[in-house]
Amino acid sequence: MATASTRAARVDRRAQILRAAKQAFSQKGFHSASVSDIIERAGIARGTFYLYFESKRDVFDKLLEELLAELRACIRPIDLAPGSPQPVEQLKGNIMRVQELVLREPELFQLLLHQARGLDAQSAALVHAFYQRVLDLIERSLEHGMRIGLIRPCNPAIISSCILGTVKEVAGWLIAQGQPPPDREALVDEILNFGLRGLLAR
Amino acid sequence: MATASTRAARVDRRAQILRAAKQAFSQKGFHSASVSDIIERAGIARGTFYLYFESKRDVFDKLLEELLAELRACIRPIDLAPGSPQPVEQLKGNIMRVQELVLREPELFQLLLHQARGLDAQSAALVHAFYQRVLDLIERSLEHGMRIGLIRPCNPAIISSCILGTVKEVAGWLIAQGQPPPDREALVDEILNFGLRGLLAR
Amino acid sequence: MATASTRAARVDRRAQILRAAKQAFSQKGFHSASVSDIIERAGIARGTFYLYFESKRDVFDKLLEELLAELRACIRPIDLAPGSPQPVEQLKGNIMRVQELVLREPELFQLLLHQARGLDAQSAALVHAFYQRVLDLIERSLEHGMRIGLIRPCNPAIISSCILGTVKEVAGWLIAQGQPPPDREALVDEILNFGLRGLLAR
Amino acid sequence: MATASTRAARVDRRAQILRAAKQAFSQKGFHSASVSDIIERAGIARGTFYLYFESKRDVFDKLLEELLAELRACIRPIDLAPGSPQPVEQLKGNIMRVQELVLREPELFQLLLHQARGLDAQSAALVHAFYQRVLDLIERSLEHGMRIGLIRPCNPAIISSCILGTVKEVAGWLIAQGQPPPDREALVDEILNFGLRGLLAR
DNA sequence: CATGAATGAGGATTCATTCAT
DNA sequence: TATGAATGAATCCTCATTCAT
Repeated sequence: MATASTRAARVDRRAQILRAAKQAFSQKGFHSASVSDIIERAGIARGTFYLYFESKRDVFDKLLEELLAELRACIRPIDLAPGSPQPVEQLKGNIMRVQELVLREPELFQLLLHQARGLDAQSAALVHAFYQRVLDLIERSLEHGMRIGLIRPCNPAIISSCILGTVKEVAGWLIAQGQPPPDREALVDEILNFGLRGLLAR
Repeated sequence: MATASTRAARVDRRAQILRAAKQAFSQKGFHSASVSDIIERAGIARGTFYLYFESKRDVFDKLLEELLAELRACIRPIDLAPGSPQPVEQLKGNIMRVQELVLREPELFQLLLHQARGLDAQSAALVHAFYQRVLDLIERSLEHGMRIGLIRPCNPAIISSCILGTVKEVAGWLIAQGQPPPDREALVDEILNFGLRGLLAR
Repeated sequence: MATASTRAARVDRRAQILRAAKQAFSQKGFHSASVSDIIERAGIARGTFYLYFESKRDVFDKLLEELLAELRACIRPIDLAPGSPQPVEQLKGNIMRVQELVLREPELFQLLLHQARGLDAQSAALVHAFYQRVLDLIERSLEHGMRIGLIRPCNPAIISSCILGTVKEVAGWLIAQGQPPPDREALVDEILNFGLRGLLAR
Repeated sequence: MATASTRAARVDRRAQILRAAKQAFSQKGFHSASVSDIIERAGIARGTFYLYFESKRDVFDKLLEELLAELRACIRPIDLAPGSPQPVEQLKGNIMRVQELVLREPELFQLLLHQARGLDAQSAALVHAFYQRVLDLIERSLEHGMRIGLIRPCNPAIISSCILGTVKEVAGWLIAQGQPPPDREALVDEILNFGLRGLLAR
């Protein structure tokens, strides 16, 4: 069936271009990476690029949206229904999943952390909206935690910022390391302990 | 004294251009802001710009370096000598000073947080080096704190990342608010409490 | 007969593409109309287009040549042999036939009047040659008319231009109307009267 | 005065570019003439072109508008007030002035006659509006002439088209000659006689 | 010092045409 | 024959930087 194989080929090409663009953007940044950089990496002709994407910006957006979608899938609201895992375990799961994604897609995270906000109003808004959703999620979890006495009284708006900042910075650190940490679980525990127990000795 | 007044004029012009560039860059981003944007804002001729700065990039670097220098001045190592203020007070002082700077120079922080890392290898390195110094400082403080039993045992490399992330994200949040918070001290206490005591209720 | 039906199919395809191109060119102009426009209208694949025509330019030329051929057929030299219709009637016949063609193929005339001359040297030459033939025909008729005393003495080169201009402009006007005139005969009479008797009251 | 000489230089540059564009467009047509063609002819850098015109299209429009403005100035309504020159003389004046312009600016007329209508909706509209104004002027003159018994009864809408077509075609013919006619007055008389008295011998 | 006209390298995008299937 | 994915030359336009005045 010509259609099936053709469709498969189309998907492959697209993926190939996305891969090349991911590399180019994360190495040179959106502006310095030219369409030539992308097509050379992908080994395709100039026109082919525009067969699959509307513009250089379009590829970038697609990469970003792809990552944000995967990120969303990593982050699950804490479920306090009886029979669910311990809240701390669920928290740990969220962070573990995000870090797995970070390690699987370091280039995309590079883009998210260092490029997307600086591009223009549109992508800034896209990213902002995403973080806002995450902040909301954290805030609501904190409020719920406070209500049931699990979390000490605090200002959820500020604290959710602290938590997001922590996760983002550790993500950046992980990428900078260039290699996965020897013990991911210990890493996540360290972060969790920081957030839950703080640093003071008792 | 012709020289003196001339020199003073030179300094003024320079400052005027830096001001204009600060606005232009923070509103449009480094790439979208053109030299035209800057000179129009500054009310000077195109050629004059290049009498004071080598390139568009140069102004950006100068702005960044200026901010980094001011930031450095805000952050003082914890002094545990007898007679010094309480370590927690010194910590608080650091954060307070950083936040004052954030509120005084929101545009520059915008650049630092959202533009500088994405520009190119050079500025990425500059910013990275700065953050690395801050991380080192925190790490050494943590190690010292652990040695004297003030801080519980932890992995200083990871935790310093967490702390830096927290401060950065709250800085971004402050800028996004668009206005200074009603009670800065409470804000800083909230952050400190998060870092020191964590979130769990006892 | 496979060959016959195949040949018939070929002819149909060709005509179908010509039709689509005619629409596309007259709506958007030669340059703005893309091969995509044509094949979409024709409902064929990109490659198929090039099975029937050598290039985008080729279709245009074929359309133009088709029109010029039909136009040529409309214009018949005035026959002064005894037994022929009145010269004025023959003149009228020429103009009537041209106008019928204009009304039948307004799109092609659009191309002839507004596109063909502006394309490049080649089509300019093609069109120029056609008009030159028409001018020659008119000139010879005028000269003959003068010889037999039907036409007053005049400069045939200039007057033939005037006549051609009249016919062209009225053709353009007809197309712009968007609909056939209520009384074609009156229209042609008006033109003929203009050319034969002029505008002055006696 | 720097300003004065600067302004003069600006005007010169602009004129220089307009000249180069006029040549390029009339030789190759709007589409085939590239900005490179224009700047090479003008002996300027690419960027300089865009210092004086917004786009390639912009220069074309400016050329066209310039010509239309000059054309408008050539065409003056017939003034029937007592003491004015004879109507026929005024008519003759109009045609003479138009032809002088044609001979002075053959390239611009080339653009008007063969390029402008085929470019796009915008310039088509510009040109159409101009011709419409001319047609209106002729129509009103005809109606007036009929009222005062100078012109025989006719359909002004059609006849004004005939007249416009005559003038346009003769203009095109003049340009094609490549050189001014030996006796311009005789040429104009020929045209006028055609329009006023027609071709029939008495 | 100041000016701003001129420069030209660089980059994104289009689209007629080809060719393997 | 028919298809449509791939090609890459061609083109317009931007903008950081220079330099003669």
